[in-house]
Amino acid sequence: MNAQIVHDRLLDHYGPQGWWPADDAFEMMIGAILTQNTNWTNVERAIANLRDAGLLDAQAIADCDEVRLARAIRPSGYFNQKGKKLKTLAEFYLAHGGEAGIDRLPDVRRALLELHGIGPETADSILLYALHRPVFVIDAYTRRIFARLGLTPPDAPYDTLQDYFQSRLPASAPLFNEYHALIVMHAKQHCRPRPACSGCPLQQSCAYHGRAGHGSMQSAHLTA
DNA sequence: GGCCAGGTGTAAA
DNA sequence: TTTACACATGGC
Repeated sequence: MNAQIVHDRLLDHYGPQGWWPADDAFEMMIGAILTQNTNWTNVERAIANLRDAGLLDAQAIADCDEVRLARAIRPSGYFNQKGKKLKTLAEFYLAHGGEAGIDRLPDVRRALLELHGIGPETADSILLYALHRPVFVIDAYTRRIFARLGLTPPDAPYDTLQDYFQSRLPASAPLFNEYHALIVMHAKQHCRPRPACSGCPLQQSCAYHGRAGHGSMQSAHLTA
């Protein structure tokens, strides 16, 4: 099992995911912040509220009262924190004249990481899904799945995991786009922290269930 | 009622 | 440098 084979099996099983679910680059960036440690269905509610309030716009967010902004994004959780983060992002977006201006920065990743509320996953999500850069996004699902497959250490730092993928795959934005989306799709169905695996025929050899070996159940899921 | 969800910033050890 | 904790809603 290797990184390319896992991708191929996921794609074969789930089909193309066509991410990111957003109408434009700015909405994509908004979603990247709102989805931090939060269920995507809650993010969809928050984005719908923003749209209804005319706040799906950088200038509107920059001008918006913090209380009103927080109220709009309430369903996505952490609404006070995320409200501040959205304002920071909107001001950054405006200062550079939109995504085209951001795309021209000499080091976009560093610039994004300097913003309050944007860490490595959010920065890389923006690079990949808004700016179409060949950057591999690491999230909790990626870490969990590949640790259970025995391919990466469970406590590996973000950059180490990112190197694992980027050194083994061609530097292709469309490939990384699909791969990350497929990882999320697969994880939601089969790789929860405590998956309900009653009836799983591979329990005895499943790494998750605490017995010997790596990846038997996970491999089965990938091939199922 | 507890766990979980496509993290990040801050402060203490 | 590592670890703990705050941030918060909604589904199951």
